[in-house]
Amino acid sequence: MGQELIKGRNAPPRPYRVTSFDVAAEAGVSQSTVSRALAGDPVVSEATRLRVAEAARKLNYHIDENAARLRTGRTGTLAVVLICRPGENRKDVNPFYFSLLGSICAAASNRGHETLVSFQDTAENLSGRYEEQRKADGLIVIGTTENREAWAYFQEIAGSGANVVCWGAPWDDLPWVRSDNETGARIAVEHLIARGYRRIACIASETSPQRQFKERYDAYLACMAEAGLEPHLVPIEKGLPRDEQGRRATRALITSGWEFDAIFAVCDEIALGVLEALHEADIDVPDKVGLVGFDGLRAGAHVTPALTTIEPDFQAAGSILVNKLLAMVAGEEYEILRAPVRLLERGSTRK
Amino acid sequence: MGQELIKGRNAPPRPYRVTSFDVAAEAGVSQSTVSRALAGDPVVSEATRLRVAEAARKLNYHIDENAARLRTGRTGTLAVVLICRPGENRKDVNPFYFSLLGSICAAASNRGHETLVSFQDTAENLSGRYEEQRKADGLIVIGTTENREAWAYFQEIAGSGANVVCWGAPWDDLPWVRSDNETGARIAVEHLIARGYRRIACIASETSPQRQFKERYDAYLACMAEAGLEPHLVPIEKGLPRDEQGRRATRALITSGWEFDAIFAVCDEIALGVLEALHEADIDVPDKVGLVGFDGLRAGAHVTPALTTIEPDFQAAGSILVNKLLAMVAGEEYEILRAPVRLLERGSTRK
DNA sequence: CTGAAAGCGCTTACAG
DNA sequence: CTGAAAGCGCTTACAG
Repeated sequence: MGQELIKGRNAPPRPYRVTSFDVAAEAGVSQSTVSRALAGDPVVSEATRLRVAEAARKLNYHIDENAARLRTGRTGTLAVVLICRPGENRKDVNPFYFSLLGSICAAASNRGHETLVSFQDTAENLSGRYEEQRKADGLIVIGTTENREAWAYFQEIAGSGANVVCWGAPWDDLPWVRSDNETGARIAVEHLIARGYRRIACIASETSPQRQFKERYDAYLACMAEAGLEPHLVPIEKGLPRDEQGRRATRALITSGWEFDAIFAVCDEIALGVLEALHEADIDVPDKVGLVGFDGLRAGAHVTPALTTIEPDFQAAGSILVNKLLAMVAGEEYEILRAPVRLLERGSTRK
Repeated sequence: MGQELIKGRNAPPRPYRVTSFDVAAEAGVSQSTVSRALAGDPVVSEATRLRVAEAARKLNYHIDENAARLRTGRTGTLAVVLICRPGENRKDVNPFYFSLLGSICAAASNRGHETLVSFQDTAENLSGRYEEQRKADGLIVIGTTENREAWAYFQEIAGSGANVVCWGAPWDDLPWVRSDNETGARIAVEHLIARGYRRIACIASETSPQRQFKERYDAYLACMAEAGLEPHLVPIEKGLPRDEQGRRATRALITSGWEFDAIFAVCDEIALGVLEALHEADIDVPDKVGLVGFDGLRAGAHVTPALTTIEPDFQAAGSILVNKLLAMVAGEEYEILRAPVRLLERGSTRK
């Protein structure tokens, strides 16, 4: 091979590594030709290209991406940060975000990018200087709205000119993508009305930092008003797990004496708690009370009755986030902000 | 700043970038001192270190990791590949693997490494030459046992000397980590016996490529034999979604006439289908029939009754995978192979 | 169509 | 304790 094992005095000790010089020697061409051939540069003749490819295969040569990236300035990588609740066990992260994460990785892969993933929660592991460190071309931040400290950190990074797109931020001044919450909530409420339910309560929060909760609740209000129905808000208690919020709100609704025959819960994890509380109170679902959630969690498919819900198109959501980010990196416009949603009719509403 | 905007004739056009030379100029020291100071080299005097740190902060300087990695040969990154079923929508990936993925990212982060994640399924996106491309120091492969083509690909990579650790491989010749399936299955069966169940069927597969299914079934057999109870295997049908396998096996068990008062299902997704089929047949759980699953899926917490299951310690599983891989990278031994498990007693077995 | 050479931005052995 | 300089392994403008 064309390289000596002991390099110049300044080389750090390291195992021998096959380089493009070795491939060049093997193929009988120059190192620049190897680089061009493997990059698919059309200026290289077909015969040379084949010879180089064969030599590379034979020597099990693979381009050192660090050298290539140092030279080109491109990384071909997108960073994804999933914001957790402080100290939260990673396995307790809302499965919604795991689904979204999967779609983002897939969409990035479709656009020829890899994904550098990290879970972050508190100051000691907050780290978002991916572009400066040349580890990624841009950053997608997703995760719980509740961790204000983390969001503030990434807001600052976005403010300093980095390419950042987010899902779940408590503020709208970072570039964001979200579910089409208005359409989703309308579909949910109209579905309940179409199935004959009239006394439809909404378990939600007006004050929650979760923008999407507010958007869903507002659409519920509008939809009820249009139908001439009386709305009824059951607020959730702060600082509890979502399913527990659902249980408590349902018990409060029952106790309140407000007569209801349906519940629209602003997310599935709340709805799963609602369902348990309805069981506990021996209230039949869907005959006596109908229930619709939001998020399309897989867990809802296994409860009895299975939860009717509004499912975001995860694949579209991942693509939109990635497309928007790559447009930003390229200095282009990208207008789509909302991921489409659809009704996932299962068993918790009447046929 | 100490660098001209237009570099030599050979520099590719790119936006201006702050380098260690700029910091050096700002701090009034040499570039090598900047490098040493920011790396925390104790040879640098405290006063100099502070001056450099301040200059770096002022210029918003961050080390270009590509250059650093090119020079040192280290990457500080671990690659994680999640193998999916061919063509599978990423959102349908077994949530078990998302939990495991989260724990791996967290464990890697604790050991000072980042995680480069990709989802792979078919030849067109199989890509595991991370070390050769200097993108990662090692590779963790997790995911469905069923995708033989993908596992064969990574087996070859491991065989060629790469640092690879896996969870879920159909073969044992790749370095692996798994749940302590034997202990878990024993705990499950002993729990059923302790609660007074005697006619305990096992929904499993003797021929499945899933090593863990076989291990769990074998422990069930041993445990039943020790208790002097008659074992009964209900095999699952190949090529179906897990919950559907559970439904069908349960119906077959009922039809078979073998009297049973409990079922041990070798994974939670199967168990969720079992529960549905038992409901369908109006068989009361847990009074008439007890049910235990395996995997600790969150979805099992929301069904009625909530599923009693064996939960692997995900955090430990992630740590063991990462520790084993980093030991391998460092050329050291690491003996732990099994992630501990525990009984998660919920509602599908009698008190 | 191909080659010689510069330079990406670091880290570190060497010299002082 | 600090500086000057080499070199990590690529890509690409330039020259032929």
